[in-house]
Amino acid sequence: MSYPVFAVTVDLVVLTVRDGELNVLLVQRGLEPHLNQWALPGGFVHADEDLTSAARRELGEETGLDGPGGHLEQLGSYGDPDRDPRGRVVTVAYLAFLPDLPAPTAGTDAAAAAWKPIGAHGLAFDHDRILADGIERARSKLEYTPLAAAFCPPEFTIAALRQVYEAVWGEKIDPRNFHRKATTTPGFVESTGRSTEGEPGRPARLYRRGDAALLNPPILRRKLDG
Amino acid sequence: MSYPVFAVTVDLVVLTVRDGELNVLLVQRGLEPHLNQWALPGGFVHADEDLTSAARRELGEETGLDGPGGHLEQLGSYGDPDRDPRGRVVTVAYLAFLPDLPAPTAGTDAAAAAWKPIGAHGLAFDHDRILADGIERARSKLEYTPLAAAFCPPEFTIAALRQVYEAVWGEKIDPRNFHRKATTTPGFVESTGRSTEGEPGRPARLYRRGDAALLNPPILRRKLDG
DNA sequence: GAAATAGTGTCTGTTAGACAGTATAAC
DNA sequence: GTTATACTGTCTAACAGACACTATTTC
Repeated sequence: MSYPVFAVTVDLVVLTVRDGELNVLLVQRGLEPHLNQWALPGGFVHADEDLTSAARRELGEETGLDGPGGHLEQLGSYGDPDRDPRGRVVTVAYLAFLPDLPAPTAGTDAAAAAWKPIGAHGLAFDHDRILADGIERARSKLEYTPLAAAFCPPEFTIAALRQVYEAVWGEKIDPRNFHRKATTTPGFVESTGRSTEGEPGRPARLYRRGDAALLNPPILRRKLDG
Repeated sequence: MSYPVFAVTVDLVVLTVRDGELNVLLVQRGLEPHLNQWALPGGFVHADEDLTSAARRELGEETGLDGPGGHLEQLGSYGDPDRDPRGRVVTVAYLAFLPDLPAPTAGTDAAAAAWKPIGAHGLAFDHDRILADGIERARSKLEYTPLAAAFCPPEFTIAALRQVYEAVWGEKIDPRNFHRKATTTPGFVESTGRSTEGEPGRPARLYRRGDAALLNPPILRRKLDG
């Protein structure tokens, strides 16, 4: 049997919330093609490696952090014949949500790594499109899953959770109604009993992520007729 | 630069509704490995072919039908190192919804092709898992998109649309409430002005698919706490 | 005390689900 | 007429969104 030969890469759309704004992890390429251009972090899948393992390995290499509190899922695959000048390369894109902790460290084949606000970047390859798909997926995931907590540290306030929604959706949410929804939707958050200290205003109770896989009822964005 | 070499295939989860039941298109393999075992239709991506084009080509080869009225989207990629005994093969799975029209025709490398009710099959490779993922995706897509109409012929009754939901979700739906929801949700269906004839009961108006990309409000399944 | 943020209560309009009742066909 | 299916109206409980109000801290 004969069939065409491909290379397979994983690329990562790593999102976090910094200063109330949605940020994406980008690297400046240290190799051809697209030398010095910004791109999504990623790399080739190794010979004996699962796709998800490859994504997790790249995430660890780029962020130095693989611990709990985050989230990693497959986003989709991109395989236009001319998407990579080196030849036939199919990339499997993954989407990650991380709390705003680590300052990124440049990997071996990257000149630099940095958090950048989402927006128009002229990224290498077809990474602009992959990034756009990842952001749209993230916006929709926040409606139906408790994954907003993956953007937060292990213990967080309801206000911090609300700020995740505001950053990802780009819209303001009423803090009082959101508080009621978050605390009454089963499995969304669990109280830890502890509270914040030393900050202005009434102390806020600290929560951890609940065990629900899906939010019921969901937290819906304002209508945008399709 | 050196990197591992892969083969890339597309596999199809083609769903339709027959006699009120959700069915999937399966082929009996005519080649090793897994000779004579049932599997999802699919094949290798050609050297100069886009992934979506490959999926559409395979769909045409297997069903003889590529026309309008259906739906095709990427489901996800599967690349465990040992999922194919021939070597390192990554498959990009696609999900298709088709109206119940064509009797399938066996392709060149399949001994047979048939519609089978979903359920426990011992499919070749990791196709049981891909099929399960596709069915779950289909169930959830029906909530938030007007894609149930992709299972129907170009003109259909509200009752036919409801039967799609009942088959895919495996639950009964109140016909009167469904009728109101389907006809008042903007962009879900458009009236054609025509009606059915010659069937018992009051004639039903015929509709075609609306132009909405997302249903707002969505048609939600009964709660299944996550 | 003032200022700031957390959290609760209450009202109103909309929607989902239950289901009575009416409409129009085949037989 | 009976039977079958399509479609409409109405009631109720739950929910979203608006927003007044209370609670608890820092300064």
